Amino acid sequence: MPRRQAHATVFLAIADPTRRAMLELLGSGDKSAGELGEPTRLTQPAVSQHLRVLRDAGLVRQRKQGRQRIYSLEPAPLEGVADWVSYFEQFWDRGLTRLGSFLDRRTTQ
Amino acid sequence: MPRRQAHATVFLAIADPTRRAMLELLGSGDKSAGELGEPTRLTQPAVSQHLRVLRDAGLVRQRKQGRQRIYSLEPAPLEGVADWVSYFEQFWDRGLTRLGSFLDRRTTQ
DNA sequence: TTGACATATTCGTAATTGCTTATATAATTT
DNA sequence: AAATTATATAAGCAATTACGAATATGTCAA
Repeated sequence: MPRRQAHATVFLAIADPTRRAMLELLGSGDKSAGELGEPTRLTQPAVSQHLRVLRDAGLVRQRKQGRQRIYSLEPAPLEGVADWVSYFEQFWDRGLTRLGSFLDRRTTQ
Repeated sequence: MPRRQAHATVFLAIADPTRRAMLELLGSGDKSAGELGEPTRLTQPAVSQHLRVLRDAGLVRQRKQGRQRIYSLEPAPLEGVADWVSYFEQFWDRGLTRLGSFLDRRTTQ
């Protein structure tokens, strides 16, 4: 089984393409809420709501700077996702998959 | 930016905890639709519908065996997720993050 | 062939999500 | 202080999703 359990909110947060794009943007440096919304054609509230989901998932941090809110990437929760996915890496190689199934069948019956 | 683009359907498929559990189960060997549904308290159609989502995302394969459908893990699409997440690994180290932010602030203003 | 079993599909519905409009809050400028 | 700017929250709605009940399909057994 997967080693670590990522919080469900993280998987839900990154399920949306707009939010993934926002995280990618933050990879090239901190951005204000306005800057994060600019590449989209969404209204300001829609952007703000997406940012809230990312905040609630712990994927971004917010700090005030004047009247703007500067967002920064908080990649830690993605480690949980990486761990979950990495469990399946053992199956990426076909040969190992077959061996794994064989061993499983021998041990689980 | 992330190196590869995983299909959106994959992110959506793994956003659901029931479906993640199903994939995890398949990690310990092929299972019938019935076996995959057993640990849940869902009705048979609900299970079947989740399996359809996983199929459509390319995360599982189905083969007929008598009157059962045997499901097997198809981990390839998860590579796209792993690639997407791995882009953010560079930020996992705190020190590098701060250096990155510092450099960003110097270059983007 | 009839009946039981395993699974899928269809349909209707409740819950959730993503969005927009309208409004609120808070900092800055005039 | 009033207007402006940046962002958040609230309310309402349409689209989507997750589900169960009912039904269909296909396979095996009697």
